[in-house]
Amino acid sequence: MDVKARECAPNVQSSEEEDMELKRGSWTVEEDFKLIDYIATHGEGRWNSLARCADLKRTGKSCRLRWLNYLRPDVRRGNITLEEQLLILELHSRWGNRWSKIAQHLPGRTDNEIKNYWRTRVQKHAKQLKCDVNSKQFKDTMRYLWMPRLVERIQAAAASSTVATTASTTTSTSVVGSWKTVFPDDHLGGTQVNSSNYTVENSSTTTASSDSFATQASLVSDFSDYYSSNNISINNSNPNCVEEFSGNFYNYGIDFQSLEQSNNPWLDTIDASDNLFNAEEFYFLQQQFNFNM
DNA sequence: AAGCTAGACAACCGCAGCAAA
DNA sequence: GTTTGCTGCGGTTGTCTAGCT
Repeated sequence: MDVKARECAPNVQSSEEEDMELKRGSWTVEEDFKLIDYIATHGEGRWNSLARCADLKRTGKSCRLRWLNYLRPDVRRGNITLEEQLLILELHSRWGNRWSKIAQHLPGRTDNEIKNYWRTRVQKHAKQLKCDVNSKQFKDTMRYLWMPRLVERIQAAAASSTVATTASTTTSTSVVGSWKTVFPDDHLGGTQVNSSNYTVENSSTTTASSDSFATQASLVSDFSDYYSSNNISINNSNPNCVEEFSGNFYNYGIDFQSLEQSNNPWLDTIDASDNLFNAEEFYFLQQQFNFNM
């Protein structure tokens, strides 16, 4: 315990007095500076005494949360990147709601942020599909549709950055190579995500820079683009993909072009602005879920 | 312009695990 | 062995804001 903390330790107020003074709600700039200043001098930890000694009318828990989720210098702000989305999906499929454990593998991201991402984005889709987020169907959808598409998006982002970059090099492993650049440690217990899990091939020319992967790319796309870019026909058997998708989603003879052309009123009701699946995808998925129920 | 709604994010709460007294 | 306090985690709620009507 540092000097200041030791000095103020005897000045512990009764819990009643403390409760009366405790402040709740949003943190002010002044409070933030107090917390930052104190931690810069004395380090973090011992949150209850820290709260008292820093003259913050907050609980130790509140101080800890504010520091870890917001003020910590290495906290990474901004949108969740495609790579991070992919990693979250992969790790959540493995560990479930172990947010802190998942967060350990996303440098700069907090468990709170990942949890919020999951609740606002991922669970929303389960709700729209009228299925349980923990159901096998939804998990299959993530693994066989969503995650491969994220890989595709990542590749597309890398490829587009290639066009904009003059000094490019040829590689056949841009996804895996860049993935390891972003997440350099094989800290997934020997089961690190790599492109082969999703049966995505890549022989494109790319700079494969980690910066290119940090680029935000919209997930809004035409599902048919996805298939055509992979030489996938809804009704045929793509040697690369059908085995992975194991017929769960591709053997029902759904014709996307027909769907697009037939002014299906149901499509109009779907949130097509969402950045993960578009209307066609939701219609498709909805059909599958209804089929399986 | 005002009201409403949904999404995104920040913060709080309850609980469990752990260590020290 | 029991109690007490601290820390961390996951679930939940509150608040702000942008977009829509």
